[in-house]
Amino acid sequence: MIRVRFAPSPTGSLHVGGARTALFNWLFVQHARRRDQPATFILRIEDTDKARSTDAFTQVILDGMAWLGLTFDEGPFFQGAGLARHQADADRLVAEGKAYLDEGAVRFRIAHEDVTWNDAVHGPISFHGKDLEDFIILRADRTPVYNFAVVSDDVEMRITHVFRGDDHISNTPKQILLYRALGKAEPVFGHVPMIHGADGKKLSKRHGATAVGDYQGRFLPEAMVNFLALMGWSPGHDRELFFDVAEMIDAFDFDGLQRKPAVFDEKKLEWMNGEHLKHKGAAGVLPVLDDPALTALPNAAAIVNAVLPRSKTIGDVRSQARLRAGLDPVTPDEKALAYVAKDPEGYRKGLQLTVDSLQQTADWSASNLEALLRSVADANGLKAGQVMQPVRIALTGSTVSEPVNELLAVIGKDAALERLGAAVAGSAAR
RNA sequence: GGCGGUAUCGUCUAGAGGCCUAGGACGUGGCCCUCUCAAGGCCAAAACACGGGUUCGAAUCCCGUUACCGCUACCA
Repeated sequence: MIRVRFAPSPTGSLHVGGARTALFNWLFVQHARRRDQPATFILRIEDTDKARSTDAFTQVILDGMAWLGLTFDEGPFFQGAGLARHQADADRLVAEGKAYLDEGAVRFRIAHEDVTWNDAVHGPISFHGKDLEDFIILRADRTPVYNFAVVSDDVEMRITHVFRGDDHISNTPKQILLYRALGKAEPVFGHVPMIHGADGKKLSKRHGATAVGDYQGRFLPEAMVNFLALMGWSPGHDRELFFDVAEMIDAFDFDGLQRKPAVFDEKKLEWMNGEHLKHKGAAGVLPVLDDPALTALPNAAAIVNAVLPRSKTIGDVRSQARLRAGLDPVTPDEKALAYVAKDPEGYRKGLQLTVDSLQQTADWSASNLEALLRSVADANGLKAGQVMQPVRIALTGSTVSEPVNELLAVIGKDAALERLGAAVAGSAAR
C-alpha cells in the first residue's frame, strides 16, 4: 500500500516549485495505480504557524492543484490539528530518555550515529553523526517544531514515500533519527531539485511570475503540467509533448528525475502552450476562453480555428478572435501604422479596389476570395501584397495574420465589407 | 566557516564504458514557401567545468579542485 502526501505550507501562493513537487507526487501515485498497486495521495497543510495562515491561504493551494488537475484522495489535513499527538509523542520521548527539557522546551537527544538513506532521486546520501546536534522538538509554549510535527504526522498517516524539495535534504537525517526514536519504520525519501530563475538563483518574486495562479488564464493547465513535468523529469527519450496525461503517467518514474536544479524558461512554456492550443482545437479552447459574447457567436469555432495556429497564449486567442468577431475595435500597431504612413495613397487605393470587387461577388469562399483578390491586383498592375496587406491591416490592425482570403472568409461578407468601407472612408478623410 | 547536494549547447534535456566526429526540444541566425508570419519545410551556430586516475577504451566509474545551490532557528 502506497501512501504519499504533498505538504505545502500556506504562504498565500502556490509556488511553481511546490506545484511541480505536487505533480511528481501525484504522477507517482497515478503510475502505481495504473499498475494495479493501491496508492493514496494525501494533502496536508503545514499550518504550524497559525498566526500567519488563513483559510484564504489554504484555498490558494486548493485552487492551484484543482487547476492543474492534481486530485487528492484524502485531506486536506492540517498539521495544527495534531497538536495533542505531537505533545504526547514528545512527552513519551522525554519519558524514555530520548529527549529532555531545556528551558521549558523539549530538546531531542541525538544518537551520534551515521545516518544514511537511499534517496529516490539522488541515490545514497549520508550524514555523519558527529555533525548532528540535539534540536528542539517542542517549543516552550508546547507547540511542535516542523521537523518533529512532520514525522509525527507522517507516522500517523502511515506515509510510505516522502517526495519533497532538495532544500529538505539537511532535515532528513534529523527526521530519520526521530522515526527511529519513535520506533517507526522510515519512509522512502526522494528529494527533487529546485526551480531557479534565469540568474541561477532560487525562483522568487523578483523573477516575475512564480505562483501557479500567475499562469492561470494565460496558459492551458495541460500545457503547464506538461512543462512542469519536463523540468527535472524526462521520459528517457526525445518525447516533449504529452497531450494526454495518461501517457505521462505511464512513462513517469523517479529514475527519470534530474538531480540538478532547472531554470524556468517561459519561452518554452509559451511554445508548448501553443502546441496544446492547436491540439485542443476550437471546440476545446472555446470554453477556456471564458468569453460568453464570443462563444455565443454562430461562427465562434471557425474564428477560433483561424486564429489558433498563430497563438501562444489564451489571451492571444481571445484578443485575435474578438477582433475578427467585431467585438473589439481594430487598433493598428506600430508596424501597421508605418506601412500606411509609407504610402497612404497606395494603402487607400488597395482597399478601395478590394471593396469594389468584393461587393460584386456572391461566392464568399476562401478559394474564390483568393482568386478574386489576385485578379484585382493583376487588373491594376499591382502585386498581390499591395492589395492583400492593406486589407489585412484594415481588418486586424496588424501586419501579421492568417492569409487574407481566409481572414475575409472567417469575418464574413457583410461584416468585412462594412469594416473595409469604414477604413476606406477613414483613410480618405486624412 | 561547517555539513550536504549538484555540475552535458544560452535554456530544458538524451546519454547509465565502446552505438558519441555527443542526439532531441525551446530560443537564436539563415534559406525556402509566400499576400504577411508569430504558421509550415529545410539548414546552421551552439555543450560533456578543470585536473588527475582506473580501463584496450570515459560525458559515463574513482579522487581532487573550482563554481553554484541548500541547510546550519524555540521558520517551514
